[in-house]
Amino acid sequence: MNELKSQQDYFLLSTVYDAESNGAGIKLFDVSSQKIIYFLDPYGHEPYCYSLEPLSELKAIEAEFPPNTVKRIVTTKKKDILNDSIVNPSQIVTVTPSEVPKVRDILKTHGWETWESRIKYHRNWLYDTQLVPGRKYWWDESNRKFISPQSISEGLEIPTPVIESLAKYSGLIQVFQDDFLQEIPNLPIVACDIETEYEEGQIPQSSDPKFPIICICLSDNNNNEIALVLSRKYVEKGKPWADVPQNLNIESFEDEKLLLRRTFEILKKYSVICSFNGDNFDFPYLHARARHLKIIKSSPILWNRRAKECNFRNAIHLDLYRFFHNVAIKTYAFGNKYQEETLDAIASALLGIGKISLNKGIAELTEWELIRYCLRDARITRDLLLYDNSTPLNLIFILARISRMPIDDLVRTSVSNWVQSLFYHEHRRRGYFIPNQSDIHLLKGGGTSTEAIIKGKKYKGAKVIDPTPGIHFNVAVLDFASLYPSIIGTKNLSYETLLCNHIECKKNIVPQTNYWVCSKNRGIMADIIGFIKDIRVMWLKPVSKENLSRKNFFQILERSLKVLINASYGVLGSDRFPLYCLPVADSTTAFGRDAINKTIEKAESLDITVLYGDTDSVFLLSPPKERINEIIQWSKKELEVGLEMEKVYKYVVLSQRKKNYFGVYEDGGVEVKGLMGKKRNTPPFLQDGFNEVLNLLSQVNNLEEFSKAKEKVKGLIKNIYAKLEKNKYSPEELSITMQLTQPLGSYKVNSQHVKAARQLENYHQELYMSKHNGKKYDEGFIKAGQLIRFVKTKEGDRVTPVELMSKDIKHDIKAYKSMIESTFDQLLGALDINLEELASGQINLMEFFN
DNA sequence: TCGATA
DNA sequence: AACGGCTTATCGA
Repeated sequence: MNELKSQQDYFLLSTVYDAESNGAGIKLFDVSSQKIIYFLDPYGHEPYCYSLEPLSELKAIEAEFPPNTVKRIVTTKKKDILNDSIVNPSQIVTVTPSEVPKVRDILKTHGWETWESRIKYHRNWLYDTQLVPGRKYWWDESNRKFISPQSISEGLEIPTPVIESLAKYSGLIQVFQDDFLQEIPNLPIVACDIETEYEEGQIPQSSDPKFPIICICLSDNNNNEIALVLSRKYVEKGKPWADVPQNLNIESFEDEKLLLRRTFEILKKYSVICSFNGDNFDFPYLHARARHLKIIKSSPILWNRRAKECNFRNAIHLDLYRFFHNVAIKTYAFGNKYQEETLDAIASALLGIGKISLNKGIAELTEWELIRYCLRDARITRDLLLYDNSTPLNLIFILARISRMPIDDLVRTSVSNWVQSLFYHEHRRRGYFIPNQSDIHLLKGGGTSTEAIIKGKKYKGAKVIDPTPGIHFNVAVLDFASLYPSIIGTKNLSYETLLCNHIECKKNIVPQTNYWVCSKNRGIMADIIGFIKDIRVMWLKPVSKENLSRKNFFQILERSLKVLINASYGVLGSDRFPLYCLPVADSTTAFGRDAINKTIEKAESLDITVLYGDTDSVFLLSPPKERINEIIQWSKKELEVGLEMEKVYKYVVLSQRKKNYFGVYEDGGVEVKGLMGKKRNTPPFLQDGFNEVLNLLSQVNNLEEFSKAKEKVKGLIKNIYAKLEKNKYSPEELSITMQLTQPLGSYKVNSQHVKAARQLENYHQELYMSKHNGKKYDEGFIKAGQLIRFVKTKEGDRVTPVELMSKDIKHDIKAYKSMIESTFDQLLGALDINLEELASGQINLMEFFN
């Protein structure tokens, strides 16, 4: 430990399970040397789990533990919030972390449970030391501990009134101030991408690394770029592309071994190594290839085959594929800006630059073409991490701090892990015993108090108000700010407060259910979620708009809290979540339905017409301003949930269907919900037509203008019909896109996209067989998750994949006509364009418009 | 035509 | 590897 100096800045990045020492390994970023220091646990922390059997019983079976397993068994004291009591569990301290599962198994043979035995040791270490990944520390050699010299960075202070009003959350504000309000360090970062030799139909695999690595590109955050290329005599050099970057260094190698060694040498200079799919391909392959070439000793890659992870001893690996694949990140941090999780799709959506598109295989590229292709991948991977003032990198740091997850774990795990970690940490901080999922289930029951509307769901969800169909002018939409998190916070919902064991609490009934909520103790989930919601609304949201000098930091913090808060209810409602308690999820939606119901009543009592509403919103027909304010004030007082005026529509067109409408704002902006023309499976020619019609409608200000617009709309639709009949649309424009959710072989049904997928598979197989002496390609070309694009056609299967369309295959005009009808019927059905005659089949849409 | 399923 | 509610298309009885 003597390498740590006092009064020097270190950032704790990660803790890992150190297999060699069978203990915790710690990765610290040393600011002065700009390197990661790796060392073993300096705290002498001991692994353990708990048992609720009396000490004497456990001592009696001690002989069953193999030698060097259990160090000691001691009685401890913990607060058991589930039963609102104090417990004295026996703490079984083991020699190393890997003994904990063994102890668990031995106790199980006696029918005894264990607690806190499934927490990964390197995370347990963080909860007990209360050290925070992503945070800055100093080393105090005399006490052999990390200390925090100055906790809040300049300009990030929370105003006193905010601190005071958040004091009710059991010390969470103090934790927040101490641990989260600091600079994010500047780190040496490099992105890496590799290309291998390739044969058609064969995917390079780390299990059989038979193809040489022919190019490796590295791009760092200091704008250094290196391309390492294997010279191959049979490959043309080609010509450099037009704008080869000045800073690009190209190194050529005759020998692949030297190329790999040089790569390893470069990688060792960096603290953060990022990749796109590096856990699954680039680094396993690089490592396997090093083994194949017998230079494994120079590889810095630690490959965990079972966990499908690649790590580095003196760096952290961020696989951006895994981060951007995360549903919570995709939806709440990036607002679904990208739809597919490929490097090309994500980079195109966020950076506006995708991969280089190739019209030939990797094997056919000239050396320069190969460099260009590989470099682009490395560069956009780096740029994704640094996108928008390093938003992804900063999100990773802040989320790691809040959820107390090691940075590389955070990137690889889903939001339910993050919330779990956050909750576990808070239990430890407060000295609470962490219950097993079965404890909660046994005490609170698995039954629900409500019945779900949709078959197969566990409990009832949100309320959607039946829309009043038609055109409505001047419509205000009010919505509850963070409805479910607010409810969890203000109604004190938590696994221990629902159905608590106090008789006097049984009167605090959850609306329309048989549940009651504790009024004696604050719930731990209610505290954490309520606190995050409050600090975000009270402080971060306003300050991230006002404070210009610290805007960036505040925005990132605000966004991180948004990710956690928005995902929290969903996680609580999932039976895979270790602290899952069905009554909590059930009560959350029950209070939600109650809130929207009472709001409708209130609005109607003020003579305001409620046109529509969904989960947390109400659409009000031209409400006077002062009445809106009255409703907002009432909600704050009576419901304890913030209600806000979200938007005002110049007009909104509601159909008779729920979740299907479009509205036009004062500035002409259009919002479309649920309508078919917007869905991704709708053929592009219809999407385009749909958008053009919307554009016409967005210019309408009153009823008279509608009739003018209608004429134009008619013309537009007529034109679409004509083009369809005259065969003016390309197969791409006519294509219907659907995802193959299962492997092709496991489909029992023979629906359109399955038929198309089978045709494509057969086509590729035949092509392959003709090139490989009639041998089949066993793995199959069409994989689960792939998007299938097909055209509705007249012959045979009645569908043809876009790729197999040719001049002599005709599209099915009738089928497309009915698609046009249903798409525009949805859009215009609510307008006074009467399409009933169409539905009855008397005339078609084209005749109608004539 | 209707329920089940994606 | 977060929830439930809702709409649409298609299959098979």
